[in-house]
Amino acid sequence: MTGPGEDLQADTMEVEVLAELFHQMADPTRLLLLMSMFNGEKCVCELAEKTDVSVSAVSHQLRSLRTARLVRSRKKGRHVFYMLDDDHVKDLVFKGLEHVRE
Amino acid sequence: MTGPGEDLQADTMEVEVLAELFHQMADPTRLLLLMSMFNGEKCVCELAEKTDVSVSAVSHQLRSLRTARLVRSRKKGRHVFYMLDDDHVKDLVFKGLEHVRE
DNA sequence: ATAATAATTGAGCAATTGTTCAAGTATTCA
DNA sequence: TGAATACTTGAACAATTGCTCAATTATTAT
Repeated sequence: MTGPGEDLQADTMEVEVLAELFHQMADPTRLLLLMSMFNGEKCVCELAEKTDVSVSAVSHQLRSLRTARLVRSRKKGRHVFYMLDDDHVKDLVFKGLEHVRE
Repeated sequence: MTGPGEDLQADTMEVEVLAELFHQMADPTRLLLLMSMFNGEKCVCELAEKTDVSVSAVSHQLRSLRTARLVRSRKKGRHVFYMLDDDHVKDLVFKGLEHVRE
């Protein structure tokens, strides 16, 4: 029996999807990219500067994040702006920081 | 400026520690191991049965989880019982499931 | 002591990862 | 039009991952 208020009947499929979500947040570069979008959309060159990673590498990681539906993008002129797809990711990062900071 | 109630001044070091936390939860086997401990400690053979992975593989993963301080272990006779080190991990999994379930 | 059970450990291996590099597309500016 | 800027893409590469297998330790039972 699971405790009260706990809905934990996750099947194999769901565990795999959940693992994939955490996987996206499990790399320092991707995590920093996500955190950089906390106060609004950022273009690729801004993100590359913030993370101190090449534009190409950032683009590859953003693609991964977008495929996993953690971020969305919007094109404006020659810039592409990336933003969080929803606020769940933000919540997860804050919960994670709580744990890390003890 | 970060929004109200948001304490996000994470340095490089902290981001790496946080990424490592998510990394531990980013594998289906390890995630299932953690979830299997939600209602109390389990011995290695029980965990191996639940995850349908060899005892050896489970032991390797538990070592990884223990090193990262997500779980603790206790020896009783020839059995070794593993349990969550604290409830933050549980919170993170539930928050993650919220996101996955939309 | 011997055998059986529970778990750990290290080597080895295929699969996956995150990066760089070079070439490409798309948009703006002169 | 041609050059410059912003970004994407695919190949290639070293590094890491999660597993299996065989050997080992530790505890209990006969």
